[in-house]
Amino acid sequence: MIRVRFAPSPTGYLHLGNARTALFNYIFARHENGKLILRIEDTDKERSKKEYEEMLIDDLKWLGINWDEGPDIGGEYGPYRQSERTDIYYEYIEKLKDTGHIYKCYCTPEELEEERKKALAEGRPPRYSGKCRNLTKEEQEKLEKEGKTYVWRFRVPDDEVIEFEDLIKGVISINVNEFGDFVIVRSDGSPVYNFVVVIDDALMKITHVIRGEDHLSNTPKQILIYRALGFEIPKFAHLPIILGEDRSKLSKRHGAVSLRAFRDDGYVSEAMFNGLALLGWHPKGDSEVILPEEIIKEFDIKDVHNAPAVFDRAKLKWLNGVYIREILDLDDLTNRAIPFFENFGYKADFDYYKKVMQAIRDSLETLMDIEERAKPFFTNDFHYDEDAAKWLETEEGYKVIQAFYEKIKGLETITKDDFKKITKEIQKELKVKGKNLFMPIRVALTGKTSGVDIATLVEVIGIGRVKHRIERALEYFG
RNA sequence: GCCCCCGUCGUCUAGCCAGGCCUAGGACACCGGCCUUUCACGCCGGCGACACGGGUUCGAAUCCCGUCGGGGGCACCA
Repeated sequence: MIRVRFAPSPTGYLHLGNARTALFNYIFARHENGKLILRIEDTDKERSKKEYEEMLIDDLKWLGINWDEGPDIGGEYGPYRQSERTDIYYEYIEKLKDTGHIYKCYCTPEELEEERKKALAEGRPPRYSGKCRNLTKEEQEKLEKEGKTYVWRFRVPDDEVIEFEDLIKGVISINVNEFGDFVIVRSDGSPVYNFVVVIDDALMKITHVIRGEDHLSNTPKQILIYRALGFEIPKFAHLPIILGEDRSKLSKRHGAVSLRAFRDDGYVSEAMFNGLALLGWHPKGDSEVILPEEIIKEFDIKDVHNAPAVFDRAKLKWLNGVYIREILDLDDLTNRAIPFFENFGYKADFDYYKKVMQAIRDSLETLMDIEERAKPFFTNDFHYDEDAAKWLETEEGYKVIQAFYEKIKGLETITKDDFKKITKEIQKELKVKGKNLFMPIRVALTGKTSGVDIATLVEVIGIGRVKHRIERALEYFG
């Protein structure tokens, strides 16, 4: 049974990069009929907040990701919050003490900083010197009597090359001399990330660790710990990093990069799912529009591209448009659009919203675009744009809406076909056609020279509002 | 600085592992046209890349080496 995990730290909104990592874990798990585990890495008390965890879960679910074990649903390998696993960590720290894999180090941060600087200046890799490595019991006791605090460091073998096969990048080999003895337990007694992640992954029986490439250089340290504890080493897959336009790691500096921001900006989850999957992975065929379930079917971790990818906002926007105008079911789309309508102050019932969506969906890229495109369906007291007003400031234009008003003023209802019939008649009677015929009506009805099909608009808003707007224009331009 | 990863159109990528099917395919963006009462949608077309230099080979985007370039990492953060 394949078991993978997504292990975010709840320090803010779910970032696009993390969302992509979560997504690939999910897709892989489902493709392989394995399990996805959600684990919350909340050991950084300074930055972790409970409400962030809830937001994280909410975002993940919105994206369409679900998991088989996690803090919200439990599971047989819990607890799934690192803050609730401290006893477990101490147990394994004891084991490492017993086997002599870790030792006490009394160096102060200041001393270490000093060494770092010196090493850097001399062009050596800045790693721990091993000063406290072979302290005797007596020396340790003496230092502790002086009130010195200590950390526990892992005893790294000398000059050994750690080699592992990455499912995406191939064989990776790193010499342990690059990092030297690293800290496992802080001076306050709390264990460090590289240690707890190994304990958790091992105990939770994780078979494949799929994570961002920024963890690549941590991997040998973790392998050392797996070995020291006699744990089976999982397979690793490091996803290429996502870059901003300036080719540096995507971050807040690059604008809105949280999943939540896209959701608020009117992106639909399937498009995000599709778009995020496209960052580093590509379907076999020519079409890049591919539904979540198809992605899961087609996905193979070996096909993931291994070069970092610049996040393509324009393409994601286009994709979102495709989902809005071609893929989503109209009722479903309408339901998702309702919060946006309401937010713009456009009030109506479901059936009306649905008609509006049917009329405008082809012109939307995001649900935010509803504000502009749906306006004529809700607002009677709009401004006439300067270039639009010109169509009614001419005698010909004014006559058109006069004629139009004559024909509709006695009506109780109006349909698309009625509208077409009426405009045909005006065309014959006044001998105006094309823009000269339709623009004056459009401007009288919307105040703009562009927008939805007017026949559709007329049918949806109904005769009352049509009359009202024509009367208003007649008066305004009369 | 050191280590690791990477390098195909502006961007995302297919092709690379098993060299010829590649005058390098697709998608977004951009430009032009068509459709049309407008905008948009849609359709058609165009622009546009194997980072560079050496090898290996009858033949290299594909294999090897080097250079250059980009990214990530070098914490008592995760």
